[in-house]
Amino acid sequence: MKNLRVRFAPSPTGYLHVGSARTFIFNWLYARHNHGTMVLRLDDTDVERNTEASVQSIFAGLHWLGFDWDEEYRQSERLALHRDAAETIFAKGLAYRDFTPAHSGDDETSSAQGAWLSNPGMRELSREESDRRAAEGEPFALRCRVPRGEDRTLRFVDGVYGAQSKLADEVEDFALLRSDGMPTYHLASCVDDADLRISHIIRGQDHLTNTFKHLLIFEALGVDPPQFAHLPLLVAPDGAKLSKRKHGPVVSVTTYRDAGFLPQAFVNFLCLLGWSPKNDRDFLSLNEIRDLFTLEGVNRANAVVNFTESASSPSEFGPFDPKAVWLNAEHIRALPIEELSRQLEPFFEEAGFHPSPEKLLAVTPLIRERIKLLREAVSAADFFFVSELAPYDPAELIPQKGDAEMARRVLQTAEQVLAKTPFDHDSLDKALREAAASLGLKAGPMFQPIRVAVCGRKNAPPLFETMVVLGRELCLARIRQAIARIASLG
RNA sequence: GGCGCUAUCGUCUAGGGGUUAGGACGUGAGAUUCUCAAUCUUAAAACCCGGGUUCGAUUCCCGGUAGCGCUACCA
Repeated sequence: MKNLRVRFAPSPTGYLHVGSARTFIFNWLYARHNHGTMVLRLDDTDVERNTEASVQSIFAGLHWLGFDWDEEYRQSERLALHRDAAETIFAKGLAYRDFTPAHSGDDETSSAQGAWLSNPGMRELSREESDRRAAEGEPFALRCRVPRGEDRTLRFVDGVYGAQSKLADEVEDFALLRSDGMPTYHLASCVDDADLRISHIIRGQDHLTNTFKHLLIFEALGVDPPQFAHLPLLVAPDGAKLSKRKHGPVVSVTTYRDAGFLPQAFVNFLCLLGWSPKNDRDFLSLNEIRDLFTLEGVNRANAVVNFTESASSPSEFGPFDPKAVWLNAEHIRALPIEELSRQLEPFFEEAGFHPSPEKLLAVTPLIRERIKLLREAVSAADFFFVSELAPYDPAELIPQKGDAEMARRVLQTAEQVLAKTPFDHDSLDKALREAAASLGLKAGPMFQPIRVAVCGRKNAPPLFETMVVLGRELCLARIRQAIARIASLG
C-alpha cells in the first residue's frame, strides 16, 4: 500500500514499558507487512516529566529488540506548528478561552453527578471580553468548542473494534492549550499526525474514547482523519494496567534483556498477547509474524501478562510469564551454536568469567538444552571456567545405594582409566562402562561420583562430553581432590 | 456517577447455530536416560448469569453481572 504511514509516539517519562514495546511492534508489523513507513515520534510536550535518559532508554530498548524505523521527530521541536494550529482553530471559532484557574488534585466535584462538560460561563464569553482579559494578561486554557445540542453523533470505524459512535453532547470541552501556552497531548498529537500524513493510528485501547475528541480536532484542522486501530491492553494478573509503581521491574523491557531473554523470543511472546496467527502455532520468527500479521488477527479483550506477583512466590525462573520463558528456551535451542555462544559471552563476562571464544563454543552445546534464560548459562557452566572447584558436600560423591568406600573405589578406578584412555567421547564411554562392569556396578552408581568430582555437583551436562571439554589433566586433578575429600569424610 | 470497551481451560488463544469445543504454556502421571535437561506418551482443566430468536444456542439479540478504559490545563 503506498503512502501507508504509521507512527509510534511514546512520551519519554520512563524506561520502555512492555506495553509500549508491543504497541511499537504492532505498528512496525503493520508497516512492514504493507510496505509502509514507520515513524517514531517522541511526544515530549510534558516538560515536567520528560527526561533525556528516558529517551535514550526507549531507543536502547527498541534497538535491543532489533527494530528500526524510517523517520524520527520530537514534538518539542514542533511547538510552533501546534500553536499555529491552535490559533487557527480559535480563529475559526471552534475553540474558546477558559479563564477558570486549573483545578488541582482529584476533587470529586465533577464525578458526583453525571459528566463535566465545560466550566460555567467560559464557553459563552464574548469575543470582546475574551480578548480584553487575554490582553490584560489573565492566564487561560484554550478549549475545544464541542458541538452542543445538535444531536451530532461522532463516528469512526476502528480497525480492531469495528464501528464506534458517541454523541458529541457527551464529549467534554477538552483543552487544546494549557494556560502556560503549551499544547495538550490531544492537540499536539493530532496536529502532528496530520502534518506527518499518518494514515493509520495504531495505539492502546486506552485511547479508544479519546478518538472522538481527536476526530473533532482533525475536523477543526480541516483534514480527513486517519484510520484508527486500537489494541487491547496488557494487564497484570490482578487485572490492573501494567505499571512500574504497582508491578515493579517486570514491566520494563530492560529487565527481560538483563535476565537473558533473546529479543526474538521476547518479541514472539509479546506478539502472542492480543494477536493470534490462528494456525495453532506459537513459536514464530519475526519474518513469519510479519508475513502473517493483520489487524483482523488482533483480538479485543485485554491480555494478562502472567508474571508472578511480588516476591511472595519466587519462581525458579524469576517473575516472568512461564510462556515467555518457554518461548525463550525454544528460541535458544533454535539458535546456531556459534550465535548462541556469542549471545552468552556478555553474561559470562559480567559474572567475572573470561572464557575464550573457543572454550565457550565447546561448552555451549552442552548447556543449550539446559537453560531457559541466557543468564542461567553462568551457573550451569561455571565449573568449566574455574581452576578450583567451589567447595561441595563430599557426601554428594556417594551414590544412592552406596557408601564412601564404593565412591572411593569408583574414583580410584576412574583415575586409572582416565590416565590411559584417549580423551574423546566414544573412548571414554567404552572404557568407563567397562570399568563399571569390572566393579560390578551399573552406569548410574559409577558415573555419579565421577560427575560430582569433575563438576562439583550432581546435576550437570552429560559426563563424557563434559570431560572432553575439561581435558584430561583437569579431570584427573579433580578426581584426586575428590578422593581426598572422601578420606576427610572419615 | 456518566460514557465506552470486553467476557472460551489457571494463563495466551482457535472455533463457531448442531463439534468428543481444538492448540500452546503451566500442572499431574508414565516412557526414555549416566544425573539434570531435552524428547515422547498421557491425564485433569473452559464457553460469566438470565431472558429471548430458533427444531437447536457457547456462538445471534437484549438485559444483568464483572473487569478494564476515558471522564486532567498526563500522555
